[in-house]
Amino acid sequence: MKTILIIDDDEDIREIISYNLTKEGYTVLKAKNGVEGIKKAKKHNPGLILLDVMMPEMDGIEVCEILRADELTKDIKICFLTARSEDYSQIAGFDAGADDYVNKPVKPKVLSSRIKAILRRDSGANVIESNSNERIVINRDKYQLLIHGQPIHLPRKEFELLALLASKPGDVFEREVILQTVWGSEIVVGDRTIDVHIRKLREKIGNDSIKTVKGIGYKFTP
Amino acid sequence: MKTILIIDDDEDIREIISYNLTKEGYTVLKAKNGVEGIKKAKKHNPGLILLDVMMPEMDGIEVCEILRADELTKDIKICFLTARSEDYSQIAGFDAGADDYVNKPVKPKVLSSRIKAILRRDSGANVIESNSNERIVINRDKYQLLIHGQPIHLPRKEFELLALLASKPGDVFEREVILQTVWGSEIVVGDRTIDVHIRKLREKIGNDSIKTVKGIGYKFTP
DNA sequence: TAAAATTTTAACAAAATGTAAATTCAACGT
DNA sequence: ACGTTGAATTTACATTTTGTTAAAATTTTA
Repeated sequence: MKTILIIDDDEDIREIISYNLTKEGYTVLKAKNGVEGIKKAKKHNPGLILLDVMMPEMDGIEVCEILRADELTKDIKICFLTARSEDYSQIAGFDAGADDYVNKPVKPKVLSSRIKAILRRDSGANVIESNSNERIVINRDKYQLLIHGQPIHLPRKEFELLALLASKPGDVFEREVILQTVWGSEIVVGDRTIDVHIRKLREKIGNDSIKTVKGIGYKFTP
Repeated sequence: MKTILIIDDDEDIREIISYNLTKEGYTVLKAKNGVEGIKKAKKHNPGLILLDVMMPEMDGIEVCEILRADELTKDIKICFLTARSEDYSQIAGFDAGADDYVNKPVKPKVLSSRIKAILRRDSGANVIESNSNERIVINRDKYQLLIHGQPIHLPRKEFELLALLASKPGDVFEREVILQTVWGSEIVVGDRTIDVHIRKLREKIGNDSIKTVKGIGYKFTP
């Protein structure tokens, strides 16, 4: 489900967005109007559609309604590209069944994080739950960790770290991988940094959940 | 509810709009002044009224107020037709209970998409309410905030900001996303701007509702 | 047991946020 | 058109929270 369809009448916008999303590893399809967009949506079944609201002939709302009405396309996530907030298109968009909206002009970072959020929503990755008797819930949208229903505050890095480990319970994450994911590829921080964060996590969520695999890395087991 | 009533003293405008809307499949009624318009509104109960602001004898604002005061017509959507961007008439229009406004000269495409947006909007659809025992009601249409039923005045930005946060209670909104939604991404504002607005909001609606999630953003929790 | 790897501590650095006050800006009434 | 007013934004710090490091202590492994 890494395919994204852009429906926008403005070629520049299509290209800019496409360029950025491709760089992020998505497969990108483009359509320059509603009719073409609907056709491609049916044919390729993308995971997400970025849909311009203001288009000549058939506006985004209408496209959205048509997509929602069709069995083939009704479950595809739709994110509107709206002019700006004064406009009622946002509200109308939600009525029409949009999953989210992003204002134009679009900043790549914002778009990308919204897209991730939307795609996360149905993959279930948003809420990571360990086995039922333990009751650890990680909710990315709320940036919140619940242990036995008790909300626990985690600073950013700790949260990201835990989210990563918990994303595949039982799997070992090498230190390199952790650095890459939580800290980012360019940033150079010392090796100990991970350890310290691990320790803080253990303090907060109990010592047993995170195990160290000497020489390799860490793993999270509920 | 596909009937639209046009109230405008200018025959040409009535005809042009009428022509376009008929083509779109609406049933169109016409009236050349306020008195006639009100009469037809009561008789035919249209789904929407396009109302010229500037008319001799009885201006649109007045017509609007009368329609809003009458049980028979008070729920009819009203969209003002205003000459150029006289912000004054827009504001006055909203005060009088308008649902939207469109500037003249009217572009068919714009008008048509606005109309769709208005008709799609169900009254009350965008009242954001915190949980029932709490008492924060945000009404986007009326640009109004009620706390314990008391109306509280919020300036535009503060209102938009609160509305955004409250739109998904508990979810964290990243600063980037807030900027993009409330300010729009062309405009570059300083780093502290969000904080200051948050602070003002907290002053007005109480310190506890808006929580900051350091490194990420803010969230609203009732 | 020595070597290697990890954990812990505590001190410090860096980043993010909060605040008050000043400034800029734009709408509105006159 | 002009001044008033309130809103929006910036400024300049204060404050708080987070992140990092270096070094010592501890544990593991060979």
